Amino acid sequence: MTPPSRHITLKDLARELGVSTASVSNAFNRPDQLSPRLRERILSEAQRLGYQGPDARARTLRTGRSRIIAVVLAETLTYSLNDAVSSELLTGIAEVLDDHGHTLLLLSGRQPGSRQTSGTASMADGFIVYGLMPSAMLLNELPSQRPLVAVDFNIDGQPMVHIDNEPASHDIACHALATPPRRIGVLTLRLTETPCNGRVTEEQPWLTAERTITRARLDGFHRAFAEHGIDPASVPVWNIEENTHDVCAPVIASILDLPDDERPDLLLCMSDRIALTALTLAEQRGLRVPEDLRLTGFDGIAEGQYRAPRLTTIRQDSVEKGRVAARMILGLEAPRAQLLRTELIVGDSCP
Amino acid sequence: MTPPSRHITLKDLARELGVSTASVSNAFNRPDQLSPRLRERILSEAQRLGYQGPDARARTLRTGRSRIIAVVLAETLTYSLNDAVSSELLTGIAEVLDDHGHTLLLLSGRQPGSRQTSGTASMADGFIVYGLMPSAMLLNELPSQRPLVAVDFNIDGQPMVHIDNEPASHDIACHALATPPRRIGVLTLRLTETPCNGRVTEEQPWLTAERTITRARLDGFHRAFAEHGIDPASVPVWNIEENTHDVCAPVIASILDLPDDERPDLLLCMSDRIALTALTLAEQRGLRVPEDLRLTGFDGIAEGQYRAPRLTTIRQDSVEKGRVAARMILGLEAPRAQLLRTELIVGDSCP
DNA sequence: CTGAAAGCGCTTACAG
DNA sequence: CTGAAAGCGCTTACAG
Repeated sequence: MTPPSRHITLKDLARELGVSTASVSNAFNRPDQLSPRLRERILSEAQRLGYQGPDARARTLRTGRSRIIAVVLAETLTYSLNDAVSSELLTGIAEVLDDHGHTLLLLSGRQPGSRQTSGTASMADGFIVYGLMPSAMLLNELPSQRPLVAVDFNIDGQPMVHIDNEPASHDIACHALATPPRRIGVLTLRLTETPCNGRVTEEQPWLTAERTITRARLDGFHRAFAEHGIDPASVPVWNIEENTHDVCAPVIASILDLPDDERPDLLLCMSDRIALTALTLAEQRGLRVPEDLRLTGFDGIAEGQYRAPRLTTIRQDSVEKGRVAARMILGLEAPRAQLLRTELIVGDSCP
Repeated sequence: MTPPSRHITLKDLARELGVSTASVSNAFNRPDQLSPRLRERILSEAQRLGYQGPDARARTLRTGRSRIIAVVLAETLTYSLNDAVSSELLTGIAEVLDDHGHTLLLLSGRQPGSRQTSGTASMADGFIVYGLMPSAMLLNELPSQRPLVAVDFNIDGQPMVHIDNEPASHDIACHALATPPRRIGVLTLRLTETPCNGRVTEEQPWLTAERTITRARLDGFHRAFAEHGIDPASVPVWNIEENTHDVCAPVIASILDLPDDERPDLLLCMSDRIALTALTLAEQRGLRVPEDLRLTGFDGIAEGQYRAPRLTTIRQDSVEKGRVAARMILGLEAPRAQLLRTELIVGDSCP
């Protein structure tokens, strides 16, 4: 008869068995440190008494390791969980963590980081930080001693994983320009210092290349324009603040609803989400893709490859990006700046 | 000159300032427990010495609360992060947790739960378990004393959040049957005990209604069939194991490629993902929707409402489901069985 | 192969 | 308002 104590601890179990706490701990953690017979006895008694194994909280304090890796997302969790690209990144991270007995804690850099949340952050053994940080705040609140890997942006001396944004963008722009367009439009993501959904004017200051990958992508487009005798300054740019259908749609509608002689017949989009939204809105307006409007995307998400017309885009392997970041944070790979390759996919939206 | 010690603790800081550790702790946690002046002095010295605040690991052990809630997903993380419905659920959970200073730990029930991962599970203050469990294993390894909420399935005495699957399915089937079809087909998700991608035969044992929501949905269809004078046993059922394009496609292709006089002209699908895949494959084959083939989905995901033809479906509010589960787990709402309402959306795929 | 003991870094009654 | 002290539940040298 065991009195069903509120909560049985390793110490209780040791007392019950008449062995030391060290032996109980070893029975669970280091089988080689005690005789099989004793181990068996401990384990079966544990089961009988409903002891589930050493408490993770105490273990974590004692060993200094929680086996938790935190992913700090620049966007809201809502966005990050629903966006194909960041889902893939998380997938890759989760895969590696899982294989190595670690788990994933999700943090968002968007909430101003109530003390509580950033307090919890210090549970993690390491941090993977993804995307443009709205402020350095949360970053400064992270425990400074623990490993950190940045993904898709740069933190001074820290290791990072990123892709060749400029050359990739140059490639896809060159592909598109091989068939001379009458009028080009560029659709960017988070380019301007202050939020802007719509046409970008000369006066608006831009975010630095350190803070947003958009700059590098735009540079790639501009280099391609110049090589094809097009003045980059002559190509209109529309900016979109969030890579979701609902935010993209009004901006794109405003472009597609321009008079025929002002509407671009080639739209270079900085994400597949933007390009797909353009595709849907074009279809609704009876504009044929690619005959009346050619479209290019970026990312190579599944949704763009499953529907007709298939998107012409740059495929990046976000899952692999996640894997690499996770391996670095676990120390399975040397922490350094690692550049992943991308690939041009020629689909039907811009043959 | 502070010797940049490896790691400064609350105790170090107290010693440095000549105050007790209690005061330092209070300075961070209970401002009302000490004079503003002392608090100011402690906080500024902390900043100067680079003390980031009380260590979450120690705090967690001491207080017994980690401010971490674990979500245990029946599917792989890869699937869960990329599926629209479970992403939405996570979104709702994250929203509430965030608002209350908690963070989200992601666990998958699919990996057989290496001791390590299930050990980490015990860091969490509570558990939200989502979807059909492949085995009771992980569930048994969760700390039995802590709160748990089940979503979309039933664990004996535990609180749960779910939807009215049977009536909702009945509704949409009735809507579809209002226009008499020549031949009906039903596409289920995880219906059979043993994995099956394709036509379900009489002999295959089915999962119980306790374990899969598919049973309740099928019951709703069958009730509608009976009410319309159709023998449920005469309607063929195809099963799909995973709600992804790649797994759906071959099964659906096999249906669409049946001879004209065997191919259903109405497909009742248990998810929008299935219905959308059917839509794409139908288009590729030159089948017109809804003229040649009518389709209904389930879930009401965004992707199905943004493209043409819009999906006829049952909308469930997965975000809200997540919110409710999170509120229950945080004790903001009484833990009980809570049923959320759904809504029939009549789109173009089955007008 | 086994056990006694220290200590991980905090928080919280409690006494002053 | 402040401080001395106990203890959360473990793991890990270390001695036997």
